[in-house]
Amino acid sequence: MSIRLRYAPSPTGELHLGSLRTIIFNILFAAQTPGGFFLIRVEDTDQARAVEGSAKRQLEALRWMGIEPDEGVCLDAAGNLIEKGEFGPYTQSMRLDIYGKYADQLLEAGSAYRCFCTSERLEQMRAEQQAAHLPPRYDRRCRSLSKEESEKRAHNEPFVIRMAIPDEGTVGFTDIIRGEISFQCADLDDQILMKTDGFPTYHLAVVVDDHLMNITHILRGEEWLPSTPKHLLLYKAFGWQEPLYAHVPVILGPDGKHKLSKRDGDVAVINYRDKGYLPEALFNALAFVGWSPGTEEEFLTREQLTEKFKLEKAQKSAAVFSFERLDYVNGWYIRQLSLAKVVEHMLPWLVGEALLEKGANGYRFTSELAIEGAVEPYLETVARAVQERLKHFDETVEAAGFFFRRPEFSPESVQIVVPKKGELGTTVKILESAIEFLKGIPQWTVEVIEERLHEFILEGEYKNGEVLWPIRASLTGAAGSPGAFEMLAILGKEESLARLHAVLEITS
RNA sequence: GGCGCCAUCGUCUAGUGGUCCAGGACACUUGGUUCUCAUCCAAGAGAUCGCGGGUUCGACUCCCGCUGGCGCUACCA
Repeated sequence: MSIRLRYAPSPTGELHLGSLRTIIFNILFAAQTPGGFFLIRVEDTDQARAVEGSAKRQLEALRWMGIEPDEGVCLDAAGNLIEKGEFGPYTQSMRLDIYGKYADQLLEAGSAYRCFCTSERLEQMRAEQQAAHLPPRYDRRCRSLSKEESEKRAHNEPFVIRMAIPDEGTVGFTDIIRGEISFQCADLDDQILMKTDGFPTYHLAVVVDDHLMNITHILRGEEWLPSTPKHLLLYKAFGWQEPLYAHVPVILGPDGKHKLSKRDGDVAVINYRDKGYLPEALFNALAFVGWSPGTEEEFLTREQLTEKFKLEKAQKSAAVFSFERLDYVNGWYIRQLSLAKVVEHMLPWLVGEALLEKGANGYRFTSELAIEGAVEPYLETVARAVQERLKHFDETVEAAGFFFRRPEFSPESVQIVVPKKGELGTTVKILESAIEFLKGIPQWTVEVIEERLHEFILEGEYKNGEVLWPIRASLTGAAGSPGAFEMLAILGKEESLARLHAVLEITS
């Protein structure tokens, strides 16, 4: 039988980085077996916390990551939420009758019982237990109700259905990542299975659905470890074959003290798309949190990852997520991109900042620039110049804005054209003669410009920085940018000279 | 408090009894390339393998205890 894995999001928010990591482990593992399936089931049994559109947005984030479930709740080509597969519905709120049926079966077999205790009593009981330093657990008052009384009260009193946990015994299992784990039944609470509103709790629904959907491996977050014995007991009560479990460690925030959360930075996957990260970079960075191929390879394709992934080699301990390493990895992936791709990624930022606009015949500049030729080839040239400087694409305007808009100088900000050890007066003089010299350069290519400017520097007995820094800074208005020769060549003779003149004007 | 899980450089990790006075990567420092930033290259600093006991000729690796951290402890998932 082929292996079947699932991710079961509750539609209460955006897809979290930690969940994505769990999903990545799931799909890498599923893809290792021919015919391995990965499905998505929406666990919307908590009506109060449900957030409209959440499931769809989580699927959209996954689609951006290049992850499409084989079955279950997914997106069609047009981006609409649909379900596919023969074990549906894959949305728990549409399976209420199923849970009711199985809860009754448990009731019948004595593995569960009705509980009529009010939440007020429960709360009070917990408060007393805590005050007495006892573990807060249901006191099983309703467990001893006779069948007749239970039936009778069920007609006119609200009730929940609780699991009847055995008084003694041990529940153990072998976790693929952690090995042998066991719990004492005596430590387990009589978990609520069905709520008063007729909805199941996670514990009932997850077991019923995983069984009905033929799930073979449950690969989920470590926070589920303590409820696994309850699930195992349910499988036993139903007489079902239990699945294999693997609990992956949580991802911690930078202080290593708590689960990665909003106050640590962006935790919603979709934020990374919006900040100009590459999905392959996020995928890689996350695959390496809590797992390593055991070699010194750093960047693996999804195919290589699938081939090399070993669930047993996953780390047992929680890991701090490194935003710094993500940036490093993303920068590396940006450097591997073709120029056309770099342009494609930069475009939205350029247009968003109104440096470019889309016209009938392609893109055009929004400000007056003396740049000849079509914009498209110019964009590729720009991409080549800034590609290695970008860590993520939301830096586009900062790194490349000056290719689309002349720098604006005030009498104060123009100081940037003065090199570290220089002064404004001499810098202006050098710029003046450099401009005259540049005017005489016959062929405006990087090679020729570089060759001739070196001659100029030699003749004037200047240092490179005395000439090149002022030129570069005049052209860009920025402390960091591509080199002077490159900037001159890309901007062209006319635009370059215009920018240099502008600096002279403001300094005179 | 109870139960469970975990424990190698600041961080992510390699390491499954000797080849480890612990290897790689990020971050950091320095140098090279260089007009700047970035890239790239080179070097460096950084871990008495949480602590204490065992087992063994020999332990980062196995066992026990301790400590610490995290997770769970809802009619949430």
